[in-house]
Amino acid sequence: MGDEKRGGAQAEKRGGARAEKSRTRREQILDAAFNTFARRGYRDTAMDEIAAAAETSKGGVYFHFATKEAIFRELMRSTADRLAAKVDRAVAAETDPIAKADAALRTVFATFAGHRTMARLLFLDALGAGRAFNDETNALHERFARMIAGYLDEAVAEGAIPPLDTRLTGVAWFGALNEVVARWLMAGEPARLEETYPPLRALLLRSAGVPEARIAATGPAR
Amino acid sequence: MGDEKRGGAQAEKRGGARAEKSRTRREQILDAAFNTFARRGYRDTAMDEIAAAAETSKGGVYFHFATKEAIFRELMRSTADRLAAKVDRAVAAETDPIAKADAALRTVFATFAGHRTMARLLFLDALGAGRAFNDETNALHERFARMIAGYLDEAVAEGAIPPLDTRLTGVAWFGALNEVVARWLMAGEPARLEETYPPLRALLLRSAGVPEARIAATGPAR
Amino acid sequence: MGDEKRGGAQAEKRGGARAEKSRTRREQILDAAFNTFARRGYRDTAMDEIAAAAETSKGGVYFHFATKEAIFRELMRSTADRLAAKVDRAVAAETDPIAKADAALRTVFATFAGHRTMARLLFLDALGAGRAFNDETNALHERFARMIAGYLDEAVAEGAIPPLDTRLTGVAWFGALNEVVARWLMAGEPARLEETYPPLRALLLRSAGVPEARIAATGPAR
Amino acid sequence: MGDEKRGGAQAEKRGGARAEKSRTRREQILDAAFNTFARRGYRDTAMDEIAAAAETSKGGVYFHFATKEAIFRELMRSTADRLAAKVDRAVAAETDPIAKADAALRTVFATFAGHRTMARLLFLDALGAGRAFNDETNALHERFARMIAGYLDEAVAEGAIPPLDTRLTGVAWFGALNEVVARWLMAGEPARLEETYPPLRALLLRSAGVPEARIAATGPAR
DNA sequence: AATGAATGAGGCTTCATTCAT
DNA sequence: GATGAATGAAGCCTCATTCAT
Repeated sequence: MGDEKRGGAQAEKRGGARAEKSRTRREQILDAAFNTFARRGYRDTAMDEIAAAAETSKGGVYFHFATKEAIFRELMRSTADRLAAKVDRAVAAETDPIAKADAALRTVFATFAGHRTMARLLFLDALGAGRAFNDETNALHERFARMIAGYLDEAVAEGAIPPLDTRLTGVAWFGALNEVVARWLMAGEPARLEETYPPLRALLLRSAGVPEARIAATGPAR
Repeated sequence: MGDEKRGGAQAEKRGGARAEKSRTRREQILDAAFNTFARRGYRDTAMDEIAAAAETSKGGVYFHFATKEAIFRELMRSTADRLAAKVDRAVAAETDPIAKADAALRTVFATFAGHRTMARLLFLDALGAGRAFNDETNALHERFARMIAGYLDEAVAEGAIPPLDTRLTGVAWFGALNEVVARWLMAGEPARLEETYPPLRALLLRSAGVPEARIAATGPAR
Repeated sequence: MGDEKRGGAQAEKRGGARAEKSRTRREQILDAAFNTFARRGYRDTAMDEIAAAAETSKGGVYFHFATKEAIFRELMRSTADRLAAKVDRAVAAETDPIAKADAALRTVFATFAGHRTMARLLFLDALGAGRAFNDETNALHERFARMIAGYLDEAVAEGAIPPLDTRLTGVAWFGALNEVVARWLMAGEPARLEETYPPLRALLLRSAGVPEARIAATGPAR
Repeated sequence: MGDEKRGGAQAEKRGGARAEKSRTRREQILDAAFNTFARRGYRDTAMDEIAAAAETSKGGVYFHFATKEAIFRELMRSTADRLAAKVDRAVAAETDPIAKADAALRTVFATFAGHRTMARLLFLDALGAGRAFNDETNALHERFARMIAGYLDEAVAEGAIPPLDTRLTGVAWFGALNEVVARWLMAGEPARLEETYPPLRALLLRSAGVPEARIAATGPAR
């Protein structure tokens, strides 16, 4: 929203080759920023570093993005979008509401496990970036919490689990997952994040009143 | 040596118009820093602001603390200590292991509910302070996660709950609680944090396999 | 890499109203620093002053030099290099070893006489810059002392002077010259430094055992 | 000159014990400053360090000396006085003018050899202290150069050496000696400063036209 | 599109000096 | 006489942003 600059419009008017190159450069910068933010944190990342990592000049970066903040916002948004899309796809493959919730959780978890940097960016830097990003961080957490709550609502509607405060549960689940991932990021424990999912899953499902039978049953899938 | 200053006896002379004034300068600074960090974040807080808030000069602040970082660390440490002590006291009043875990959780929750700023400092700023503070943040989260795990271990030992990965559960519980508090801090929802505790408590206890009967039973306390 | 900037071709456009203006910014800064250091001393020179003298901003200076120290080192090095080159040229014009030593001495002397600031920078500021620069100062003095010792060695080898501790003599000569120049810098005595060279030259040559006849003989040159 | 503060006057009015103690404290400070200046340089020495080294408080130091500069000046003066007195005594023991000059030189040399710190203070810091101390440094060098010139004048008057520019020779000798000492201070070469005196002495005497016979003759004395 | 030099506000820290006790 | 807390002016350096080329 008002984040993009001339980049798009201007780049398109000239032939495809140019537009192509421009889009590539833009993505180069985004990639570079992504990695640098994740490695050094938002505040400790200088525009120079981003430019260097993107193999451009500072001026080049400013041609594509109006401010450092804009880069970060764009990154937050696109990363979240990609993750959400991934979750949607995984969920779509399931029909059972509990399986859906499980799929959503597992996808987020697996994605983070495979992309430390992404997790870092979304959950550590977002806060580290300062109050200015509260809105973004907020929206991000809200989005995932609501997504979970949605599946829980379905489960309740279908009678798969007893009625409960799904809003709160969504928040709590996300928080639990978040902390486990954060622990892994910061303390490096456990070594392989994936192996933590089964017990965590059991814990969360149980908290929502899913019968023990169902908990054990739902396969390891995917 | 030289860490604490004189008591503060003579400072009390003006009765106590404002508790602020009666404190040692060192504490004034700590207070000012606490509030400013919580309000504007670590990086966005300038030493000038702290000095101004403490009604001193920048040099005055530096007389008491070597660096900005030192102030922050001191604050993290003392705040965590105070909270841990509070939890210990609350837990000591209980004998039943589940009640203990409950007491610990409730105390943390209630404390945060009463001190937004403290929560903000401990759980938001710690990240905003940059990678340099990962160790501190880490230790802090570790500390609380372990504390919870300890009570769960007792509960398992006494047969109050079935065996489970208490380490993981400690982390997850803390994360859940943390997120609920964070949501409240950032989105202002729910309006009164306290009312979220009962359902959250139920959720967490249930996740550890505490029988529904016990969940409903354990006192309403505080 | 990135040590030298573009030539300075396009900068020459305005004919040459003032040589100052035709130089690269980097050189402008170096010039400004040279003068400011020489006038106020290393410690008493603020980066702001250098920037102002170079008609740039502080940030501009930092674009070209990483630290204040870096500027000083660069200045020491280049100044010493230029002087050494000058001495080499003067010496190359002579064949007789005594004449060589004489040429070296006279060149240094004359250069200082013509550039108070250079002398000030190399021999007064180097100390004023603090222990951190001892190495540089050291290297500088060492360099000149050794240069002199070298010519003396040749003279001894050719039998022009009797064997003697050339190393020590080099140091002593340099010290003598240094002090005479320093006296002139600090006390303004004598008014015209050049007129001190003949007697000083006699003194030094005599100290090395050069026969009186030779002392009087060696040309007036320059 | 306007350097002393209340110290003297006030301290005297009360009994001897007190005055005694005060004088002691004052000297403690001077000693501490002497060592600290010599070790870290004038600019890099903080009043705190002096106070700490003197086992007093900063306020205590300021009771005895109005400014940091005052301490330094006092130190320069008293150190130079002590050295001059020592030289005077050594010279008084000789009658021959050449022997006198030799005694003066040797005394300075030996004193520095035995007190690196003193040499450092007088010859490195004096410059390092910045332009503000040019006068003091100047006076110091002038003093010694003149002292030497005085003995040379006597020697010329007695016909021990041929007429020459004694003023210049005094400066040159002092410079030579100074540089040799400086080399020793900064580069640590030679390991034992004393052993450099004999050849240096020969060099200097020779430069003034002292016959080789006399040079070899004048004993190692003292 | 891109470059990279330049800007300038602002940040953290140091330190000589003052002053109430 | 002494203490040590407090002051405030600098000082060095960083960095997001701008702009001429």
